[in-house]
Amino acid sequence: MNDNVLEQYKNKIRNFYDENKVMPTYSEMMKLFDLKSKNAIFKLVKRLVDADYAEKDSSGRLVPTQKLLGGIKILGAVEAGFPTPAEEDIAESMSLDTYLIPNREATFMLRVSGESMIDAGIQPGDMVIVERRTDARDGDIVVAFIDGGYTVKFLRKRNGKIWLDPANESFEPIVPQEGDELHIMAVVKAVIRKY
Amino acid sequence: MNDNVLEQYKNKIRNFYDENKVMPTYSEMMKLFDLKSKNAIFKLVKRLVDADYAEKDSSGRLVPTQKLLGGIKILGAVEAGFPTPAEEDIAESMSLDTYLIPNREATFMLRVSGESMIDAGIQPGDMVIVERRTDARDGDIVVAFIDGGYTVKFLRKRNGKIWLDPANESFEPIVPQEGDELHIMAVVKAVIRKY
DNA sequence: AGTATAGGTGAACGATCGTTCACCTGCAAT
DNA sequence: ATTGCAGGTGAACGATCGTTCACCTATACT
Repeated sequence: MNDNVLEQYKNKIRNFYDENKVMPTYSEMMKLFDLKSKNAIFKLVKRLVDADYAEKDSSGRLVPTQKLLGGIKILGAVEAGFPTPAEEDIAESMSLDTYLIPNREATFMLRVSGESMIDAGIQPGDMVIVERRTDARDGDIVVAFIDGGYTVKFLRKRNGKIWLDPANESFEPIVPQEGDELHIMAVVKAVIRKY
Repeated sequence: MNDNVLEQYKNKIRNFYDENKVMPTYSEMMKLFDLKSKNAIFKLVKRLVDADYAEKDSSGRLVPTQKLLGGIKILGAVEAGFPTPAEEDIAESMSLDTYLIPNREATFMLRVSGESMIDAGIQPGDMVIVERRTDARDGDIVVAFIDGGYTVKFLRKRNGKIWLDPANESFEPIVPQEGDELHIMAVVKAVIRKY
């Protein structure tokens, strides 16, 4: 069988998995590939397993491999150029979810408004991925609750003092007044801007 | 059954799915939950389905729902505060992969070096998600091949002229000379910075 | 004390799964 | 012209799946 043909089967299975979050059964593949025999599927699956597009667990259940699912392809050095579809295998691939979300329970995404962090490369409209926690270190970018509202700023801790620094010369540092507590709500772990 | 207990079962199943990319069978759940009867699992699964943590397809196969997998939780307005684990359901959730990768075949991720785009909020070390294509519009941020090397810049098209603009006053626009062609390799669709 | 009831065990059921067998077909190489 | 073989059909197989049944605890509530 042509490698190119095999790849088409691979893509159909990947699409099925993406849609259904489950691998197709042999019967489903028969419909999917327009074949009328389970044995044809059986041989086909064997090729897919050989090509490391899938695995079989101890009881024959079909399991997708990293190679099949392959999130986004990472280009080590752009200088090498973009890989052609044929040499796709060269490019390492990963899921953005696993890359950016170490702890799903405590991780949230929210949109930033205002230009106070623009010199730190955070523009209004950007999404930030934050990890819910009440402590942070000096220099962290945090989501803080102060003066009745939430804001995203640099956290500063010096000489027992604690305050918030913007990254924009037109804004002033926010120093908590007496009786107005500064609550750290979350720490910014990543920034995402979509065009 | 306590909702809290059900949630623990849910988490175990989610972990299983994350690791194996496949939902556990009833037999596997028996080991997973330390139960000795399939029927106990059967009743448990019914609860999970009722709670919309999973679905059953036409032939009884267990399929994870969006609610089970839940990528990252999105906070509409931070003003509303962070949801407690109990009210998690309020927060909409999504996968970053589907959010940022519309077309997986042609999408790549690469690291930016240099400070030439810093005023556009792209700092050295940031990752950019690019879509492989040879055409782009005026104002797009592109990966271009010129003068024997790759670079990330704004694309400008005016009066039949085409050139590259940096987003940093210390850098000069790159205007292709005679005999030195400007090749657009990809269009930047998103920027990711991880702290 | 009596009794529902939620949650579990253990065994049996048919359905579907993946696997295997024998056989057919068309193309390519000899 | 003949052979070899990759790739397909169709039917049968046991294994495992999800489902269902009867029955057994505990605990909570009259």
